[in-house]
Amino acid sequence: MGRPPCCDKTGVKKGPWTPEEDIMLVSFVQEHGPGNWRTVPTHTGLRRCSKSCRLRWTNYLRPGIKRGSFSDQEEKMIIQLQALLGNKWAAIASYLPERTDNDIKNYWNTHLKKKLKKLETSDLYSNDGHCLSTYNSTSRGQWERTLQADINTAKQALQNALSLDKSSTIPDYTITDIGCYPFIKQEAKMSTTTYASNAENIAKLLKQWTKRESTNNSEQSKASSSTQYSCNNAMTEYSSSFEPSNSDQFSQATTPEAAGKFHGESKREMDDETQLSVMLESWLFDENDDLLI
DNA sequence: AATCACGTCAACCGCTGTATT
DNA sequence: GAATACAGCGGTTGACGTGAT
Repeated sequence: MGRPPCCDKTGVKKGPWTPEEDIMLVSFVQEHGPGNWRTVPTHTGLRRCSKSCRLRWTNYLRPGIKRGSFSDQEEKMIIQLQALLGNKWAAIASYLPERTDNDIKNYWNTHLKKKLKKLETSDLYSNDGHCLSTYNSTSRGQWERTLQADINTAKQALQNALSLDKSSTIPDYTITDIGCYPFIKQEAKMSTTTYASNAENIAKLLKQWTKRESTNNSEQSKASSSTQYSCNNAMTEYSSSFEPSNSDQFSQATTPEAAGKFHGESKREMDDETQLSVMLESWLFDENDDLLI
C-alpha cells in the first residue's frame, strides 16, 4: 500500500489566485514554513491542490522575489547559463536568487530567444542593440569562441569533478559556504519577519485587485460590496501586520527551490556540484565584469 | 470606437525521480 | 519489492493588456 492521497481532487479550484487565498497561504507558510504542501489545503481550507500552492508560493509569494524588467547583467547571465546548461531553468534560477525559474523561462521564451535570433540574422555588432550592445567591444566570432571555450572548460571541470574520489582534494564546503547558495541553510530558520517581508508584493496585489473589483462590481448589487469589504479589510490587516522589508535579508534567505534542489542529494553529489558551482560562479561574474567595462 | 494581432506571464499539465507505506 | 503519492521540473496554454489598423 502507498501513501494516502494528498487531497481530494474533486472541487479543487483552478485559475488565478485571489488576494484572500494568497493571505491564507502566506499565513500557513509563516506558521509552518515552506514545505509539507500536501497539508496546506487541509490546514488552510484552501480549495487548491498542494501542487498549486507550492507553485504559487515559489513563483509569486515567497520573499525576495524581484519583479519587473531584467537588468542587462541578469540577461547576460541567463544567456550564458542557458548556453552552458540548456533549458535547466531551475539550475539557472539558482544563480539568480531573486528570480524564479518560471520568470526566467518566460523571459527567455518571450525576449531572449528573439533577441538572439535577431542577433544571428543581423549584424548586431555594428548596431546598438540594447542589452547585447555590451558585447560591442568584442567581435561576434571572438565572443562565440570565448563562450565555447568557457563551456568546454566547465564541461571538463564537471567531468573531472565527477570522476574524483570522495576523499579527493575537493574542498570540504558546507552548504552555507557556497557563495551563490548562501540561503540554503538559512531558509530553514527563516524568521516570521522574513516571510512577511513580501508584504509589499501582496499589498500591491491587493490594491490592484480591489481596484479591479470595485470597477467590475460598481454596477452590481450589495452582495458584491460585502466581498469588497472583506477584501479591503484583509488588505488593511495584511498590510499593517508587516514591517518594512529588508532587501539584504531577502537576498540571504531566499530561493527555496534552489535549496530544495539539493534536498536528498548525497554528500558526494553535493561536493561535485559545489565545485562546479564555485567554478561557474567565478566564470559568470568574471565574464560579466569584463563585459560591463 | 471597434476590432484585430501580438506580447506577456501566471498557472496548468504531464512527466520523472524520490519518499513512504 | 511493489504500489502509490509527493515534490519538483520543463513545456505549454490561455487570459489579459496594449498597440496598430
